[in-house]
Amino acid sequence: MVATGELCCHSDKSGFLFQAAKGKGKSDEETVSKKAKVEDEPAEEVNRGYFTVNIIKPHREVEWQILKPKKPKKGKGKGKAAAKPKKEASVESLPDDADTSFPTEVNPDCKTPDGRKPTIKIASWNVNGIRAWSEKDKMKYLNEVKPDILCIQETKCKENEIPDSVKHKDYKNYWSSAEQAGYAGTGLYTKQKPINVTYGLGIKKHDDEGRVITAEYDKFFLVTAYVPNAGKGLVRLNYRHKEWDVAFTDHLKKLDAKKPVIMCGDLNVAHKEIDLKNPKSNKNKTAGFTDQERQGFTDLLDAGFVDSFRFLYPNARECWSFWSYMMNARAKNIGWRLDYFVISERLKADLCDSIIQQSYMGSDHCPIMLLMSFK
Amino acid sequence: MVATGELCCHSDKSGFLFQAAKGKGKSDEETVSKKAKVEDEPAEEVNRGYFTVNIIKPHREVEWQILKPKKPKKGKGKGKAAAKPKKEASVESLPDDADTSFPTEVNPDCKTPDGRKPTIKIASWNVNGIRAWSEKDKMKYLNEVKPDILCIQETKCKENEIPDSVKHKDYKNYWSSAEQAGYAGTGLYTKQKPINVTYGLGIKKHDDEGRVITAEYDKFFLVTAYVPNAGKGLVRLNYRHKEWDVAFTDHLKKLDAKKPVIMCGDLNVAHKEIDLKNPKSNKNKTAGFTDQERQGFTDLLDAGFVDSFRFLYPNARECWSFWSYMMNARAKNIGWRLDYFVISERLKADLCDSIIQQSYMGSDHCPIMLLMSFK
DNA sequence: CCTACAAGG
DNA sequence: CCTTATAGG
Repeated sequence: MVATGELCCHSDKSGFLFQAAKGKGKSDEETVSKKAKVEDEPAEEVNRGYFTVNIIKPHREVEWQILKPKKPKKGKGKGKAAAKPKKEASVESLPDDADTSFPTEVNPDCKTPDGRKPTIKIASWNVNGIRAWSEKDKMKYLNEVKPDILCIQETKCKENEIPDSVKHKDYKNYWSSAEQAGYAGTGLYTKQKPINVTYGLGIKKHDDEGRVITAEYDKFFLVTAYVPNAGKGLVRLNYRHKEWDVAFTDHLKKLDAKKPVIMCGDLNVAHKEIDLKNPKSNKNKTAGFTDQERQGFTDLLDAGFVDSFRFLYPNARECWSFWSYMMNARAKNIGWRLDYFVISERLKADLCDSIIQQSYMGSDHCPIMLLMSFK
Repeated sequence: MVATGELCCHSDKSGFLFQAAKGKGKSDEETVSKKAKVEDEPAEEVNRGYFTVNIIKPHREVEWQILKPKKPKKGKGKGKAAAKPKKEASVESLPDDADTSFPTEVNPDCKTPDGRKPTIKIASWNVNGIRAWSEKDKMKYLNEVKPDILCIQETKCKENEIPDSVKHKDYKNYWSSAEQAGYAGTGLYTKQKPINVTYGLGIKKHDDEGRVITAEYDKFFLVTAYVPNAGKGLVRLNYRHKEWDVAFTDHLKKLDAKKPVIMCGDLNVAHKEIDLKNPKSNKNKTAGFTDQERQGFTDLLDAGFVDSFRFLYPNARECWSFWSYMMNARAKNIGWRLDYFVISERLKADLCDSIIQQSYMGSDHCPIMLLMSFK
């Protein structure tokens, strides 16, 4: 958890200077980046895409370092002055005594409601470029965690460019890549060969970006998806909401009619306020936290699916699976939950655990894992 | 000096694999890159742009490492078999007892023909991106060598993007940048403020790439140039030869009519066979060693100018100022002399030395320096 | 191989 | 900030 003052201080140290270097609003922000005036003045929340900063209105000059230990000035101070520098706290009014913890590694004692231990471990990771990731991770994840299946998003690599170094002797691979080089793309590592593997949604206009792989196993369909980002300025929000989300949910419903479904991946949405650090400033501004995207996810769940993590840990906080590379967001734990395991309602009985493996580096996302027990 | 076998071995170790990774002629070259068959079979010279390799025809399988100590097999062997693996030696028949050395650092005893010591040191360096260079060099060159003037080529940086970190308290700067971002561009560090500075050749079609700066000093015009590369496939050779070279020589002649000229920079030509490692395989194939470019340089000299280095060191060998970044060419000393100080005939009397400072790293070119004595 | 750019996130 | 692509060398 990060205090407002500290957040403010750090973000200016790194982020603003970076932005200034890019030539945007240079003069204003550079001034702010070195010193600022503060005294009982409200902080202003500013939305910078996946990262939000609180800018304190200039008043009294202080070095940023001094901001951190500023006492919270309880009481009302002068009007709303004291109230605003609170960080975006509230988060849909969680009870203060709720259990906000969640698992970041495998709990060896996890079980289904009727006491069965896991029989299968399925992982999902947006690797942000499989070539860069493989240089950083060096198969550490597969060797340490040994999931039965690992789903990969954002391979950013055409299938015929995939280097041998990403292959692993214990796993069979399936790839789906975008027509555009270096863009999107999904992949599958699986110990057991699936009964069948298909690519895309079966609708041409959604299927040239390598975003979906569907693998049929004995007991379930596994679907991994890299859902289209609504883009800077939300330029692709309409496509994402009105076309993709509809077609994708439809795809899952059709599968679910045949066999239970386990769907995972980077869904590019934080469902509720609890699912991102700064809900207020990002709401309807940043891709991934618009009403439309959130509703799209609600609609998906309403079609008979369960957000496995939130089902098990309704009050878990700071359960991010993504931190922007910008402005040191991961070090400051300013993140989003964008990666999910969504399962058919009837698989709740077989669910052992759903975890977020925040300790694994190598991407701007971390891996997540689902533990299931099949008889 | 590198034996043929060694050259062959190394280039395959690094270069081919790189090429293969890029997806060009993969199967053929990867085979060759691991093993090869050799026995009395002639090496074949292959032109790969700024780098030439000798490929030994497959015959007997050997590991590349074994190739190095292969005895030269003097005598004729079988026909031209023994003759070919000699490296491109001959080089316009230098006498074997000629002094092939040249200065790579300042000789404190250097003088004009009539015994005067230098009064000015002028340097020139193609830095291949001034931002990357400044991170690597960190002003070491200016602080150590302290030239009166340093001319820079390939800044690859618009003037308003030039960071403060490239500035030096002892020098005034002048910049000329291309309209195209990140392309070409020249610059000047000078202790003494010139009388006047102009940019380009005064002909619109040649002047939108920031290739020429002309600075007038008391005793001479200083011109620095980054001459257009004829390009892969020699796509720009016609422009370079018929238009640029003509206009540039004309520019120098006009200046020379007023005041002696010192011109320096990356002229993107190796004048004679002695000026590159592999003349045979590059002749009329690679940009920088076509008959046209070489003739252009000859024409320039014929207009009343002197290649200061070659004038002082007619037999100097391996006097490269450029080594391709590819295939470890610098470590193997496979290079070209592309950087020159060209001076007005009448400045020969004031010439102390012209050196190639091969020890300075930070670019694919090294700096060169001219030492002059003005009364 | 290396330095620039741009797009995408 | 970071990973891709591409141009230019």
